[in-house]
Parts: sequence; structure tokens; C-alpha cells
Amino acid sequence: MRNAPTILHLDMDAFFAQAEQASKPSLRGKAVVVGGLGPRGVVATASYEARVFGVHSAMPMAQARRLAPNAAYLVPRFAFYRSISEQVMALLRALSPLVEPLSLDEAFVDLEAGEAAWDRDSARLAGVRLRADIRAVTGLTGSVGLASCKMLAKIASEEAKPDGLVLIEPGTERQLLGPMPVRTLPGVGPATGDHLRRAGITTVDEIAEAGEDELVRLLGKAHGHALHAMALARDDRPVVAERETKSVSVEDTYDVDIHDRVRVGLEVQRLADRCVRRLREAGLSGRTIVLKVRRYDFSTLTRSETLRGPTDDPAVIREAAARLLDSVDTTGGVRLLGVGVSGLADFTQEDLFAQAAEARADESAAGPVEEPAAEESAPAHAAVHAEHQWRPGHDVRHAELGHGWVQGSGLGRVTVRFETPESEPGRVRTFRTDDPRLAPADPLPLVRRRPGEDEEAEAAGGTRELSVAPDSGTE
DNA sequence: TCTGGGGTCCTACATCGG
DNA sequence: TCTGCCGATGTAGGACCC
Repeated sequence: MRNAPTILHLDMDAFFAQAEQASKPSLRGKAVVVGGLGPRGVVATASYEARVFGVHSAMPMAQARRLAPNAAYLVPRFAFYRSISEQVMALLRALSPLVEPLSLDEAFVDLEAGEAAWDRDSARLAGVRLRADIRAVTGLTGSVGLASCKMLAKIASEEAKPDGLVLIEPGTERQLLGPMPVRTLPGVGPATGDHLRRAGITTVDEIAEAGEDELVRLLGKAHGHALHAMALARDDRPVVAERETKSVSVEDTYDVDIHDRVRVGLEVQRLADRCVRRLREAGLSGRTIVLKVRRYDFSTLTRSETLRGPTDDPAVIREAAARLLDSVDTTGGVRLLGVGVSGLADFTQEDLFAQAAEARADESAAGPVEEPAAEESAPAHAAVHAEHQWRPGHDVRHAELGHGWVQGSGLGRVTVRFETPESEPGRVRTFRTDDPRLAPADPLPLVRRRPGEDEEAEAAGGTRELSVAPDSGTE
């Protein structure tokens, strides 16, 4: 808590949907919904046009389709969003070394630490410039909140949405916060909100009035204490640049519940392998293996086992996961399975020894983890002929007609709209899915570099920033 | 017509060793 | 030696966040 509003919170507006609209001119101004398209998919992001119909994130896709049947429905392209996110984060780091990313589209910045701002006016100016820079570099809009602490900066950016900037004047925090609903405060979700409401507490002021003891009684020590402080606009949490990973996990929800116990076992093995791959990519190993099972009735349970030392050995993790599965009753079917590893450690010498010994045993027994093509055999979407490569929203290139994106596919046909971020809305054409003139393509940059910038970027190897590999839809 | 995937943090309870 | 207490650790589950 400081007396100048020099904590900045950036939140990109409807990020995934906005990125899709920027890359596809025909979708601009239209309702766009990004999320899982399977029978059990949920909405990741809805464009503001789609929100008018009541569509919002975390809503089941089926419900969204009923509310907005004419919206464009697209699968997320994380690699594409990540490349944009990296550009945005680079702009934030130019302001200050203290940048705390919260997700692909959100971050805190400590402006004072970077000497980018020291008072109200300099902070506002930094925010205004940042928004302009983001616009210039990515073509997208983001909202900025400025305040004296993280909580209020975040509330401010929420108020600023879409495409705005809000600065909370130091000294006015409590008047502003007081009448707001308890759900405004971070950490108050549906359960805590209900809890408080039953105790007759519905506004932030009422939390403050209730007193710390009462809140601790209602919500427990940590939560009660934290919430009371927040209600008084007291928040001392620093902006933390590097947060280390505490766990790595993968999970899959299946289009249809799995009843076959053997199949459940096989899926757990595959998830264990995927988890190991992620663990190794991050250069980590872990001690505690966690199995997650969501049953047909949505009841969820976890089982965990802690090993003597950290490992990233696929055979060890598979076996632990299999043992954990033995203790779970799956009759009735499972809708989700997950495997995770926590108690993480950076790779140590000791592990390397163990590794070398186990590696020999592995080769015959377990088989390598680095098997390619694991994604295509992902449970829900088994590869169907060539159609799997024509995923709605993904970019393609046609030998004669140029760059476009998949609008839909099925029954041996794929429909492509030919347009680029810089073009007018384009024409639609339909092809056979095995048409040799058609190939998957990388997303195009949303903003064309100005002449002269090219060489610089080229020299810095920067042209790669925007040309990302085709998203295999991994995570 | 249901409810994703990747995380973090907290709490309660059991167990174990001084 | 028995008992109680304390802290550390492991386990399961829940709430919350984007």
C-alpha cells in the first residue's frame, strides 16, 4: 500500500475473441465465442457482441449455442494467443522489471519500481501510453487500472472495461469500495458469497463493519483475516515478478463417460506420459503424484502418493498413477481423468544418477515418453480421415486463392473463408478435405510492420514473434 | 442442458517422532 | 515408562482464479 496510484493492472478485453476478430475481418463486430466445441465444451471467451446475448465464460457451449445460434464458434489457438501475449508482456517489461503475469491476458506492473511513474499524473500518462503501444504493436485493446495496491488496480481495470483506463485516487478507496457487492473482492466466489449473505453481509462496507473476529469465525483464519483487510482497502501484497511453478498436471474430459476399467487404466497411463512430457519440458521433477477422477455424477476425488524423492521417470509415475487408480471405484463411469505432479524440485545431481540407472531398465519395459502424435490420439477427438487438420478457426493456405481460415468441415468437405488481418472481409469457398491445393498455415501478424522496422526486427530475429507454429491444440 | 483445463491456496484430519 | 503436547508431514477435499 502506497500513497501514489503506481500499481498498474492490465487486462486485455475479451482476449481470445478479440484476437480472432483481429485476424478474421469477417468476424469484426460479430458475436464470436471461443471454447471447446465438443459435447462437453465450455466457453473460454465471448466477444462483447456475444455477451449481449447473455453468453459468458465458463458457460456450457450447448447453452451458448441456444442463446446465440448465429455466433461464430471457434476452438482456442493458444500458440497464437501466446505470441500476442509475449508482445504485450514485453511492453510491460519496458515499463518496469516488476511485472507479474497472471495469465496470457493479464498482469500487474509496479510502475514505481521501474521509475515509470511516481505520482498520479505520471501514472496516468504511463497507462495512456501503454494502451496506445499495445494497440500499435498488437492491434488489440486492453483496459488499464491504476491504484495504490493490487486489489484496487484490478478492480479499477474491471471498471475500465472495455477499452478504457480508470485511476483510483489515493484517499478515495474506501468510499469507492464500500457500496460494492462482496463478490467484487478477490477470493470471494459463489461459496464465500453465499456464506456471507447468510450472515447478512452483502456489501464491502458490511464486511468492514462486521469486524475481523466475526469474519474469522465465519470463514476461518486466513480467509477471514485477508478479507477484512481487503474490505478496509488494505492490501500490502507486492508485485512479484518470478513465481515458481508448484505443480504440473494434465487432464481430459471425455465426450462420453468411460465405463471399461481397462480403458480407464490405459487413459491414466497416457495422461501420466503427457504429464511427464510437460514436467521434462519445464526441467522439473516431483515427489507427489496425484490422480484425479471425476465420476459420471460430477463428483470429483483425488488420490495422491508421495515418493521418497523427486522423479520425472515415466515408468515410476505411470506405476504410481496405476496404484492410485486401484483405490478408486469407477463403477458408473468416469467423465474426467487427470494426472499431476507436485512437490516439485529442479533437477538435481542425485536424480541424474537415479535416472541413468533407471533409463536402462526403462528402455525394454516402459517405452519412451517422447512418442510423437500423442495429441491426435487424444481421447475425445479421434482422428477422422484428414478432417482433423481442418479445425474451425485455424489458418490455411490455398495454392491459388491464398490465405484463409477454416469456417467449418465435415462430410468430406471443408469450408474456407479467404481473408487476412489486413484485407476486406473475404469470400467463402468449399473444397474436398483431401484437396491437394489446401494446406494448414501459420497465423498472419495482426499488425503489419512499418517499412524500415522490418530490417530492425529481422536483425533482432524478431520476425518470428508473430509467425507461430500451427497450434496443435495441445494444452 | 448441464458444468474445461490449468493452476494456487487453505483447512481438516491422521500419523509420527521427539 | 507413560502421557500429553507440539511440530512436521502426508492426504483429501474445497474454493477460487483466469
